[in-house]
Amino acid sequence: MSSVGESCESASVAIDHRKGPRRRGDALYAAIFEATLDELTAVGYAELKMEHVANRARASKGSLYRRWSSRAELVADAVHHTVPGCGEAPDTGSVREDILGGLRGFANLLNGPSGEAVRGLMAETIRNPDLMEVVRTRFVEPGVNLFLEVLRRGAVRGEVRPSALTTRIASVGPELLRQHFLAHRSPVSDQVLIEIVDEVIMPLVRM
Amino acid sequence: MSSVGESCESASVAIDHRKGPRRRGDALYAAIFEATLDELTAVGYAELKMEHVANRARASKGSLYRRWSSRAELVADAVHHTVPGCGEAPDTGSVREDILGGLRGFANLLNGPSGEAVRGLMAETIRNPDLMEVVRTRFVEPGVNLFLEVLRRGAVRGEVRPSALTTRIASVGPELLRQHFLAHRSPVSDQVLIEIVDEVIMPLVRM
DNA sequence: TGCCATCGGAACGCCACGTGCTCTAGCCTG
DNA sequence: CAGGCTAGAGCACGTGGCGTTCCGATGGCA
Repeated sequence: MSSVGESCESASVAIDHRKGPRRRGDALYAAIFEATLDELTAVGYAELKMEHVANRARASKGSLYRRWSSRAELVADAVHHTVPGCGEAPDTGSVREDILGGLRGFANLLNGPSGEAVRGLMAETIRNPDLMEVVRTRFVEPGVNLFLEVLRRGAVRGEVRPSALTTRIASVGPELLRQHFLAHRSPVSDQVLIEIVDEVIMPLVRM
Repeated sequence: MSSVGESCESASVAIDHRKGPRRRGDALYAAIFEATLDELTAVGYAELKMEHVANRARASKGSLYRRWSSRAELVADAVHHTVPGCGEAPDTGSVREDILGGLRGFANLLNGPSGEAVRGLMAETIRNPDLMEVVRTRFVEPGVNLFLEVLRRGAVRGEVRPSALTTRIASVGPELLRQHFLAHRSPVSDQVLIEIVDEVIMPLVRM
């Protein structure tokens, strides 16, 4: 870079950078979030640089740091504002299908463009307790609650033993999925989900 | 720093740095590993700097980089050369006790000085596939095999249903423990281990 | 229309990284 | 035992990203 001559060059037209229309408020937020996810899928979390995000969004680093104090918080926000949230608990009338459906919902998220974001976020989470709290509240707890609800309905139908209605047991599915996701870079296959459900969760919860 | 006068100071004795006795081979390795673990417990993985390790070991950065190409590899080696390995599978005659014993072994390691190392290593693992392979081979697989062995003996005694002798099921314990360890910065309590065993693993494997 | 919060852009100081160089300690060979 | 050669210590350097600060411009709002 900087290859340009260094003498009286600026003759090079008054490109006069400050030009394009300037965004504020929501428009700017949206542009930054989009740029963050684009950059994330392009180079991954580990290689994501604040400056590149700013450039891609045609924003300034100052605008980024005014809103987020770190890369992790930016990415957490970007992901959170982009993903739909884990949605409602499936209710097919069969616990097995509901659990599988719930896991598939997570897996789809992880296999999608936000997957790389989540991966990096988890790495960051390990180092940053505050961020861990944010991630737990935003991503982990809703998942556990979803499975608890599924189990509860299964118990009502007599498919699930009542003593299985615990946070610990409801966490098993998400935790195994998360662990698999962290340990393998490839997309989570449906095969794996089925294995988790049929080999672990179902034997664990049924009457 | 650098508070010393800046003029003709060097009168300050010919400290003549290249002096002390110099170590090579195993002695040097040992000093570096020790310094790495000390530094790890002192400031944690995220804040561990190669230069500080070098200083603490009274070694040079060059000596470090000549042996390890990154912080992650250094730490992985340091931990691996320090921990005893996960040891033999317990054999008390009771699956529950054996499983609990196995988990306690891991938990002790994680609660000890290497815990912080493992934590940081796992974070790094997420970004570095090669390192992930190393960690899997050195730390994860031996654990799974240990539990498989425990289950196998339990099956022989009729305590464990034979269909539970799978890698997937043997992995559940270590994976839940790992997940808990990553999600909480506090030491893993025995209470948690008991909960995992009694609420998840035992209902899952018994006849 | 005029004001002012905020934007984009660029430069800056900082710090850790990883490398290269010099000088020297300690082993190994003859 | 002497000489040489490998490898270690210490230091300085270039590099790159971070996070901050300043400036000029801009657009919403009164």
